[in-house]
Amino acid sequence: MSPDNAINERGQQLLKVLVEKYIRDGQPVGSKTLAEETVLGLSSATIRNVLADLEAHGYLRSPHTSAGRVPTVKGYRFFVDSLLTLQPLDNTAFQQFQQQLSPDQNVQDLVSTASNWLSEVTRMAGLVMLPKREKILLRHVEFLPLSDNRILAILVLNEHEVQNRIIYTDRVYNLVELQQAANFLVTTYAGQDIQQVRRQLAGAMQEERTHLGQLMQTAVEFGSKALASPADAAKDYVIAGQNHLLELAGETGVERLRQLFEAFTQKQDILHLLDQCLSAEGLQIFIGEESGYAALDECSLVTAPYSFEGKPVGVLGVIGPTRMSYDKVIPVVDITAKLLSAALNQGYLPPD
Amino acid sequence: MSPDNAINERGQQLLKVLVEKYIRDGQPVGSKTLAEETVLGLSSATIRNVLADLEAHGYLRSPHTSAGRVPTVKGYRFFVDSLLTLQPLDNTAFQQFQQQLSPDQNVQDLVSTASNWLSEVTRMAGLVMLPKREKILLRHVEFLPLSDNRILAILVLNEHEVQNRIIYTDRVYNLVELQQAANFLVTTYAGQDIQQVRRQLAGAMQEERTHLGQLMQTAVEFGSKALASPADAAKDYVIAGQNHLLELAGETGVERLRQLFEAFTQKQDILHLLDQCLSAEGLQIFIGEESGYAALDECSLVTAPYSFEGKPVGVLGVIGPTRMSYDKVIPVVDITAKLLSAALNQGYLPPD
DNA sequence: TTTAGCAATCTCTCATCAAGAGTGCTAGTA
DNA sequence: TACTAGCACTCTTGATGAGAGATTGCTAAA
Repeated sequence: MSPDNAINERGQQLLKVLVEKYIRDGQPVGSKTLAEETVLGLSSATIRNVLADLEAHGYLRSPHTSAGRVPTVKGYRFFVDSLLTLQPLDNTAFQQFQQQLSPDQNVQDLVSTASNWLSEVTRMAGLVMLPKREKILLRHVEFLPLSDNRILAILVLNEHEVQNRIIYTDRVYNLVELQQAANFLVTTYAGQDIQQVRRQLAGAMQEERTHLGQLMQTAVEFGSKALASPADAAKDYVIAGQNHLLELAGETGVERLRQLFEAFTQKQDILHLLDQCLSAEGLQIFIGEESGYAALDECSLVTAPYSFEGKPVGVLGVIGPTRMSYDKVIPVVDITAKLLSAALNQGYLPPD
Repeated sequence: MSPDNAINERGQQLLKVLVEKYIRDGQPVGSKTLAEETVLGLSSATIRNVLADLEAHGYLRSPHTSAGRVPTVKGYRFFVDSLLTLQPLDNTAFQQFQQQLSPDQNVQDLVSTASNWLSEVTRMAGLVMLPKREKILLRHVEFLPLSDNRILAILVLNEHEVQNRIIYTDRVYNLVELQQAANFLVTTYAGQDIQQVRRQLAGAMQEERTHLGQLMQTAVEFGSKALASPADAAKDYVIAGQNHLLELAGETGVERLRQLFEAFTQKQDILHLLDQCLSAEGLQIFIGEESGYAALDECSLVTAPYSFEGKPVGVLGVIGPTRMSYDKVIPVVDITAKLLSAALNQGYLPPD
């Protein structure tokens, strides 16, 4: 009826209606229903022929002889790529979200706000990768003495990210010494990328052991300890609304769900997947097995990268059943990525 | 056979064996099985009589006529209170945990380490309340200028908890002004409880608006803003290992599980419950409906308070099916609370 | 007080059956 | 040639019932 892999106009229309209906109801769709609901005015018999064709081409499958048809991954894929009509999203709802995203929040808070928002709006699980910026600028350093040769190092990075860690020293230092050391570090290195700073400090450690004064030596030593592999490229993500996925349990079985939740706590597979989305530009969708991870076999993942200073630094998205409302989810993910980017860049995006 | 609510020695023994077996297998236990497994050398008929008695007193119930018996909440309660023989816990396992609990971690990390540990060892969900200390000592203050009348305020509290927030000002201040203000605050208020500091600052705001110099005025204003209801008594908890609860799905139905997970994200009910455990001393157990929250009807909660400087400041525990191995869980919760207390107090506890 | 025995009760599993839904195929029709 | 009507066929679903198995409560005996 049609060349190898192609399906004609009518087939596409029917596929579209079928997938939409299946997404709504979750029940296999038969030719009769389709004949009634579609505008084409075709008889069920004709539709049966078309459906048989679609099945032969791998877009549909029947759970069993008399159960109507269900989209395959290939079917969903074609639907999403070529047939989808996106729903405009609710304006008031996401203005509210925009307000939550104050650029004064630290990155952690921004990320979890976004994650929560995604999960609430889509009623599925939202996840947001922590941004990994190429450059992390050192802004301020502060050392405070603790008990027992321990020092609390406080780093201010980029705009207003605060990190702290404890470093150990060979002897006890007093407040003044520490302040001087910190001052030295700030005046010398503030505004530079911490990778650079690290390298310079390492170099200084070698050279100036003999050359220079006590002060600089201490400063260099502490600085190097304080910056020793801090969580600059925090490879992690935040997930919200796993609850919603429990509704999957009915359709797909509890065991699969456990595997999925397991994957969430293991994190690595998911992270790997998100990483891929970072390099690929724009919104991306993994349907069912397309992801390549068994735990996600029954799920779809809609992702979009968000950016800082024009460069993509992280990925966010939504995980839900394969049978999700792509037409609604896609715009949400898209907008969320844009809003998060905007918040990160301290600016704001006009409502359109 | 026995006075109102009491059950005789033999009844207790049988109840114990029955509950233990039910906890192991999850299947209703019948008189025949009990006759075989018990050492008493009684016939199944005798045991039937005893069981009928226990059922009449409300310790057991039959799911249906021919299904053996299952403990009621009252049965579990009696079992836990009077019949339980605690299992000594694996030494090597928890030494490993002890190592993870470095006193140099900040409170957040300690709490989530503990939560993870609880969930891993018990294979159920672990939860740990964030500590709410009576006194939070101000240790250090630092102000950094940001763009646009905004200032990054960094607070160091207690030993080495670092908090930061952004405050807004009426004009732009330079670095020196800010340093002076911070210095003033540190020298005046460091070491005091932040509640006190707050009060004093509030007082100073009223009085000295006219009296004193620009410096102090700025300092007082900023200090008061920086300390304005920061998350000192962070009413929150950390949960880990919700995965494990998915195994509950089979026995109790997915819908209940959803309610439970919902309760976890709402947090308030759970927090309220944990709060109760804080006032009551020592380890505490809620079995099934005893908690009073519908979402926990099919669960048991084992909690223990942990303390700082001798006073209970938080609660940790484990949530799992009513049918959990109390004999193993209780010691774990108990020890974990002690170890967490020890870590908070910077000391360490000898293995015994 | 304990036990053996027995009828009664209830679940669980399996098989069977009828109803319903949907399909594929064939033969007719525009 | 494209579409449709009709029909036999297949498969699920739900109801029904029979039989096995498990356990109980009761009674009567030890």
